[in-house]
Order: sequence, then C-alpha cells, then structure tokens
Amino acid sequence: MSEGKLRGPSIKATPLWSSAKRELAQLLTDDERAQLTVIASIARIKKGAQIYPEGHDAIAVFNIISGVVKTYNVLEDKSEHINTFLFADDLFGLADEGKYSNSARAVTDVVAYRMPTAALEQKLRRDATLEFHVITKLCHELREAQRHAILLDHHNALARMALFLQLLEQHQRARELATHTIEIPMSRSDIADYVGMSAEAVSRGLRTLASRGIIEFAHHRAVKILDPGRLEGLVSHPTAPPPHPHRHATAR
Amino acid sequence: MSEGKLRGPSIKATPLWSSAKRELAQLLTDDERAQLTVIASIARIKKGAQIYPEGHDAIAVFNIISGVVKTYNVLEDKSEHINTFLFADDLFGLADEGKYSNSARAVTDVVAYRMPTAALEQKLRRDATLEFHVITKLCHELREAQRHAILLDHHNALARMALFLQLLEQHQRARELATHTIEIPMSRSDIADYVGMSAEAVSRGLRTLASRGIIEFAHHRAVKILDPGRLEGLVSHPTAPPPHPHRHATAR
DNA sequence: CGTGAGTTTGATACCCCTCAATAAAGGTGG
DNA sequence: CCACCTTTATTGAGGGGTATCAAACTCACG
Repeated sequence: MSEGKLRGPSIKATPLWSSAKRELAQLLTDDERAQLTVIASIARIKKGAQIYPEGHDAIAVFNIISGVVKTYNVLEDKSEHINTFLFADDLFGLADEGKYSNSARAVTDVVAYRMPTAALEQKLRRDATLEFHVITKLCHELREAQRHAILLDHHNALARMALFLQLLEQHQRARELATHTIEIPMSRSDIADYVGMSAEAVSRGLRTLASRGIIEFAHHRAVKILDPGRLEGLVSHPTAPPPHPHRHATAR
Repeated sequence: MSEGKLRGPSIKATPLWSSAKRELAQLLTDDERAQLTVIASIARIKKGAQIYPEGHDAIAVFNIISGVVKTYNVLEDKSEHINTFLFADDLFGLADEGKYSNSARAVTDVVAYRMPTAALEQKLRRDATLEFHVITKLCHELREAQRHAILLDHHNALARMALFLQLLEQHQRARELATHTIEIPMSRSDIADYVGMSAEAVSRGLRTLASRGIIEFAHHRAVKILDPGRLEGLVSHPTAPPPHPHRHATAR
C-alpha cells in the first residue's frame, strides 16, 4: 500500500543485534531485493489451495507479499497439527534433506514470490551478507516456534487463547495495520489445530473472553481487545479472575 | 572418544539437500573448524550451573563438546518451560536484539566451545560457506522446535512419553552411542517441564510403559526399549492398546 | 549411616474432549 | 434479490485423564 510498487522479495524480522524496539526491520537491501527479483516469479494462490505437500521435493522457496499461509503436518491419527501461520514478509519452504518437512496451504488468497531452491542456494553461497540476513530471519522463526511451544505448554484454555490473540495482534501491528481491531483470517478449527484444543473449546474460550468484557466481537472473524491487562493476566493465573468486571475485589 | 583429539568446534545436522539417511553429518570443514578454534575458548560448566540467564547481553555463542544443556524460560507463574535439550555438536546462545531469549543451564557436567558473538559475526560476514552451514543447523533446530510443538500437541500422557523417548533415542543413536539402552540424563521434573506434564504424570507414564512390557528400567535414569512397535503405536492411538501383552485381541 | 533431594504412589477435583444438535454465515443459482 | 445448500460457528451434556495435594519411599552423597 504505502510501500508503493513491489521492489522485490521482502523479509522482515527483529534484528539479531540492535535495539529496534518491537518493530520489524527490513532485512534486505534494495540491491539484494533487486537481485532476488531476477530469480523470482510471482505466484498467486487461491484461498484453501495447497501450495506443497509434506515430503514433496523442495523445488522452491516462497516469500509472502500478501495473504496468510499455514504450514502443517498430518499426524498418524489423521488430525492436522499446524506449525505456524505465515504473513507478509515471511519466508517458507526451506528443505530437509531435499524434501519439504511440512505441508503448506493458503489460508486466504495469497500472492508470493517463488524462488527456485537451486537458484537461491547459488545466490546464498556467493553472498555472505544476504546469507546473514537469512540467518537473522531463521533465528526469528526459531523463536516463534519456541513461543508456539510455550503456548501449547499452558494447560488453560483461556491462557492459550490470550496468547494466540496477542500473537495475532503483534503480527498485525508489526505490519502496521494499526487498528486495535484484530482480524482473524483463519477458521476456528485452524486455530484449534494450532493451539492444541478442539474447535469447540476455541469457540467457548473466545466467547468467555467476550462475556467478561476482555474482548469484543466485530464479527466472527474480528475482535477488539478491550482490556489488554486482564488478557495478559490470564496467561499467568491458573484459575481465572472474577467474571464480573465491575466488582471491587475477590474474597481471598 | 573414537574421534581422537579435539579438532575444533563441531556442528552436526541433517543436510538441507542430500540423502544422508538418518545420519547427522559434520557440517564444518576441517579448515572452518580450525578457523573457529582461533576465536574459541573452552568452557567447563558444572552440572546444575547456569550458563546464562534470559535477557542477559548475548556476548557468546556455545558449541557443546560433551554433556547436556537445557534452555528454558521462566513463565509468569514462576514455572519453568524447557525449550530444548542440547547435546554434543549442538549450537546455542544466538541472540535476539542483542539479548539471550532464554536461559541456559547445564543438565550434566558440560564441556563446550565458547565463541564471542562479535568475533563470530565477523567470521560469518566474511565466509559465505561457513554461514551456509550455520543456516543448515538453524533449519535443523527449527524442525526440532516444531517436533517439540507436535509432542506438546498430543493430549495423551503415554504418547508424549513415547515421543520423548524416541527423541532421546535418536539423539543417542545419531551420536553413535549405539546401545539399545537409553540414558536419561535429566530429572523427572526436567522431563515434565519439557513435555508439559507434571513430574508425577511423567513417573506414572514411564512406569505404565514398563508394566506393559514396552520398556524396561536399567535404573531410574536409563531405560531399554523392548517393543519399538507398540511404543510407536501409542503416538497415534487415542486410547491405549490392551494392557496385557499376551492377549489375542480386544472386543471391538 | 544419616540427610535431603528426587521419585513413586494414592485420592480427589476440575477442565477439556467427545458426541450431538442448533444456529449463523457464506456462496450459488434461479 | 431471495431461496437453498454447504460450510462454519456456537451451545449443551457427560465421561475421562491429568493436575493437584499429600505422603511414603528410594537413592545419592557426605
């Protein structure tokens, strides 16, 4: 939007060594973006379409321009475990022994750069600076995966929903869509497969938050955070604070 | 041991593009190892000692020679969430905005290479090949973090224990300590903090596996896998197979 | 041999999963 | 634009598994 026309692949993350407060920085220089454009093509993927399946030969790496992607594994019992949701300026499709280690599917309509793995490797092996930027992004993704594990470690449904909403909010704010209304691009069952609960529990959780006045629904796929403090509090406290917002204090 | 004397920092992982079956490959060339040795010092950390705390300035990166390390976050409710256990040939201590994003502590006595962050960055920025090897290792760690999330996604205590034991076994086999007896270097409560259950549930889970004849205890910190097939089966099946090994079939 | 941390065992409560049904939303064609 | 259908979301009731609290026990270490 405000960025003007496409200037080539874009990767954003928190830098390894700097103090860019809570802001994602563009890791690639204009020159690097131009160089990557040479090997990149633009892919348009429709909502719900699979981009690649787990185990397929890893022939290309993707960089999202717009839209949301999920990567997931199909577990032995046929259920779907979502590894991560990816947004604009994210990178995905890195290989493991030449194969994709998970499946990828478009959650919304997606536009992305598509870079052949071989060509990208060539560039990387020649350009130490570019590689360093990729390392930075990978460290970022690693931390995100660890945060996901922390989310899954919480045994409280409301805590998980709180952490999930915070995650969405950060992604949205980092990409400066700065309203306080959080868009929820994925279905309840996608959320469920990510936070490790049933879709019903997700629905109940969100509705409970709304009934306590912590969040407010614009519609089914958008919420507004009314009380960030209490949302944060849900993460730590085992059993929930008083349901009634306008009470003065609890018994204990 | 069989490797002879130390030849400098060692990083092993499954390569991005190759077919090195189930075997970890040494990513660094002899030359790279020699170069890294120049900036590395050897650190000896006693069992139980903290290596660095979360939030501390990231001044050094570590590469384990021997021993086991855990990285963890202390959550808001003072409980400890373990991100990962690290073994020989692993790398840890990468920064996030100049700070460590989690704490590290020696689970056993540890010997490790210690490389100042600044010096390592210098090397990386000059050497594209070395950087590529680091990227490979990071991809490997990313997949491990995602496997951890998959473990945490399983709501069955026995499934989690099965996955955890498989993880330990793979680490042990990859470093060719090829007995079928798995050493468990960490405490029950460390396991609990990693698999997202209580220490009691961990104890019960292991004992249940033993009573079913799937594993066998050498002592409290070592088990032998008797029936890998049924261990694997626990991961998929929601409710467990028949407790009695020598029964012919269940009713349904 | 004593001490304390680490581990195991036991009983109860609670939270979420499961199954099932209803309600709302989104998309399609008449 | 509305009727229809499919998908998605919500609500309800019951059962199971694990956390929690508490206590007995084992082991490593001095």
